[in-house]
Formats: sequence, C-alpha cells, structure tokens
Amino acid sequence: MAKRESNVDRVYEALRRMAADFAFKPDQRINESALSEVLGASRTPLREALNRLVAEGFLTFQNNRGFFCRPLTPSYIMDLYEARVAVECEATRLACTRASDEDIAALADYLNRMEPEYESATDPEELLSMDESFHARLAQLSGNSELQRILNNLNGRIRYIRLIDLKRLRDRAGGKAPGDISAHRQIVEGIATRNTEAAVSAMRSHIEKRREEATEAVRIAFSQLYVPDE
Amino acid sequence: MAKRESNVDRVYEALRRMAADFAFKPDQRINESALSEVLGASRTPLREALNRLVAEGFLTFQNNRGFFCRPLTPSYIMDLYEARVAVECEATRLACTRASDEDIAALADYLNRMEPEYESATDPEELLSMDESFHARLAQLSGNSELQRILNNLNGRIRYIRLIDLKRLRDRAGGKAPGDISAHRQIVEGIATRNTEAAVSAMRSHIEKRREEATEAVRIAFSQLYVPDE
DNA sequence: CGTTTCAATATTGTATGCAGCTTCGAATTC
DNA sequence: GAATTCGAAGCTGCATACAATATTGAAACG
Repeated sequence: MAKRESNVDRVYEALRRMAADFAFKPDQRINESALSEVLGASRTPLREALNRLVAEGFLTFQNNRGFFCRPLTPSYIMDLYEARVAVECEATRLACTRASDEDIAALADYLNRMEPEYESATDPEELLSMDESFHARLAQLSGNSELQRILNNLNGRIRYIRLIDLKRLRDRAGGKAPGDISAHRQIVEGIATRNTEAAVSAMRSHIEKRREEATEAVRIAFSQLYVPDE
Repeated sequence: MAKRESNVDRVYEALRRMAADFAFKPDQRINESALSEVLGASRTPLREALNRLVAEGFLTFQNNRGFFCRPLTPSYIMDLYEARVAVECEATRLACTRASDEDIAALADYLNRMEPEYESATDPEELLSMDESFHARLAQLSGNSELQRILNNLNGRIRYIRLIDLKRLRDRAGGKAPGDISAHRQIVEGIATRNTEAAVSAMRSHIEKRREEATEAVRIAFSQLYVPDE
C-alpha cells in the first residue's frame, strides 16, 4: 500500500544529495555500473535519474563518454549567486504587493521563533538549513511557483559553497555562529511595511555580500575536496 | 566520424519541440510505446529524454502512471512571465555595468539590421524567433550563463502562448506585424548610456505588457487546442 | 439505471544482454 | 626517452524481456 516512492525517485534523491555535496569531485567522470551497485539499482533507473540531474545542472553529459560532475569555478558560483539575486529580488518585490498581512506576520513569527536556535547553533549545516528555509518561505510569499522552483534548484547547486562560507565566517568570529538574522528581519520589515524598494535592496545586498566571497570559498572548496582526510 | 549526436539527443530535441508546441495536450498522458514507434527509438532512450523534460518543467511525471504534458493555466503562464521579468531585468542590470561598448553596439546593430525584416514579417512564428533571438543576445551581454540557461528554459515553455499573443496583436492591427522594435531600442539605448534604471524599467514594462494578456491568450490556446481542425 | 467487482488488457518499471565506442597500457618505432 | 600504434578491457547506448501496476469494460449486484 505504501509504494509511494519509486526506485528512480529514491535514486534521484540520493544522487542529488551526493552531487550537491560534491561526493563526485568537479568534472569527475561517473561510472554507471559501479554507482548502480552502490545504490542497489540497475543502470536503467540510474540513468533516468542521472538525466534529470543533467537537466537540472547538477551534472553534465558527453556523448559516448557518459556523465560527469558539474565543474566548480569562481565564475560558475558567481553566476549562481547572481541568479539568486534575480530570483529572490523579484520574489521579494512580488511579496510586497501580494502577500497577505497574515502570511507576512507568520514569516516574521518564524524568524522570532528561530532566533534562539539561530543564535545558539554551532553546526553550520544546521544554520544553513535554517537560512535556506527562511528564503524558501519568503519565496512562497511571492505566490510564484516558478520562482520557488528555480530558487530551489540554485540553492542545491550552491549549497556546498555556502556551507564553506558559513564555516569560514564562524572560524573568523571565533566559533560564534554567524547567523545573519538581522538582515532577514530587515527584509521582512520592508515587506511588512510594503516598502518595496527597501525590501528589495535589503535582499540584494544580503545576497551580494556573500557573493563577494565566492572566489575565496571556491579556493577553500578545492583544498577540501582534494586533501586526503578531514 | 560524424556520430556527434546520440539517439537520446535527437529524441530529446524532437520531444522538446513537441512539448513546446503542445503537440501533447495539457495534462495529456503520454504513451511510451506509441511514442517510441513514432520517434523510431526504443523506450529506453525515450524515457531518458522524457526524464530530462520533466526536470525542465515541460512534462510532469506520476509514479506508475508515466509521463504527462505540463498543465496550461493562466496562473502558470503568469508565473513564467514573472520569472522572465526576474531573469531579464537582472540580465539587463548586469549588462549595463559589464557589457563592452563594442558588444552593445553589436546588439544595436543587430536591431538595425533586423528592422526591415521585423517590419515586413507577416509570419508570427518568424517574428517570435527574432524577438527571442534579441532577448537571448541581450542576456548574453550579462555574461551570466545561468541567467541565459534559465531564460532559454522559460522561453521554451511560454513560446506557444507568446505565439498566440502575437497572432492576436496582428489580427487586431489588421494584418500588420506588431514587432515591438521600439521597446527593444529603448532597452538597448539605456544599456548603451549605462543608465541602469532606465534600461531595467524599460525591460520590465516591455515584458509586463505581454503578461497582462496571458489569461486571454490561454483562453484562446484552449480553444485552438481542442477544436478539431485549423 | 447507477455501482461494484474482477478478470482481461494495456502500460509502466527495471534487469539484462550485447554492439559499438572509448580508454588504457604494452609493444614498437623514432 | 618520447611518441605512436594497436589490441584488450572497460564502459556506454540501446533494444528487449518480463514482472509489477494501472486501466478498462463487461458481468453481477443493488
């Protein structure tokens, strides 16, 4: 009765996570037979899942050579951040004119409830999940599912770098978690007062602040990915 | 030596075109065996192509029920137009600060060269191709390949409706082609003078003008899709 | 009549096999 | 030694087969 999720879906989810985490190294060739054994499925459903990930930009594909992990370069990451600016700023703009007072209040409330965890969290993974969750909720306020869909895709591909960025900020701040909750508040405040320009520009600078560190984060990413342990 | 394109690629291209044109009716279930015969390939490569199109939002998928054409509703089309606004406005913004004078001049030149064709074209299909081409070139000026990629995807899914929109404008104008070349000029002018706000707002209103007609265009789309002939 | 049941039919999900292309490395040449 | 050739091994591309699931429609029931 509970055959809700197919094999392809399961394989897809696993692969998406692996690709997001760069369990495949940048540009690494993926061996289908080996991978299908690891995932406990034959090559047919595996290749279907791989094709989805190619279409989503997590992997690339070359004829007669198979599937490869996406590359990891500063300019690629900058592009993703810029695309996030495009999507999230427009989502913010739409939320300003479209979201109900109740929905905005709910988001503000979410932020308040999260604050303790936000402040006390030491695990960057956890912190990032909360941050992504906030941005996803905000995108929901736009009422536009395409923007939500695109944002979700961008977030998946940029996640690894953002995680590194958070770790870096934490280490710099001497172990204190760098949850940028005040920037989030500022954005929600702008939406709540229907001050579109304020909200959008707060969102823009919030994202661009991170974008500027992309090059450095990519450098760190490479040193992590290609160093034997830890 | 010329085995550059695989079977999957060929099938994918054919299906993308079919899906874009609503050769599959909205929400229609797709029969794999029948389709694989039409396309001259077995179900294995067919399903790989179908999975790509699901990931790109051209089709949907349900477990154990297979593939379906994407739905066609006013709100879905509005979402696509809004996403276009997000992407193209940010691309315009980036182009303003980033594109070289030469590249901008080349785009202006392209517009000039196109003008005669633009004015004389009677075929909406042709007109739309030129319009898409202009927007794609502009997106190139942003130097951001993610934005280009997203735009290309959105354009594919919205194409059918834009075509109807153009036909409608033409019929209203008594057969004269409604190429909105002056709006394009205005955008390029803004970029050339590095007047970001002017360029972006020209782009925004250019796209939103069309968005407002989405509901009506969808209505017409349905009547076209479900009427026996013509 | 409208509903329900259930077996026949159709369709999808996945494993497997093999042809053809790519890769790798040892032997060969310069 | 470095470059090249070429055959063996490995991998991908695709067709096919069959199991699992969904759909259909006719018969039975209310």
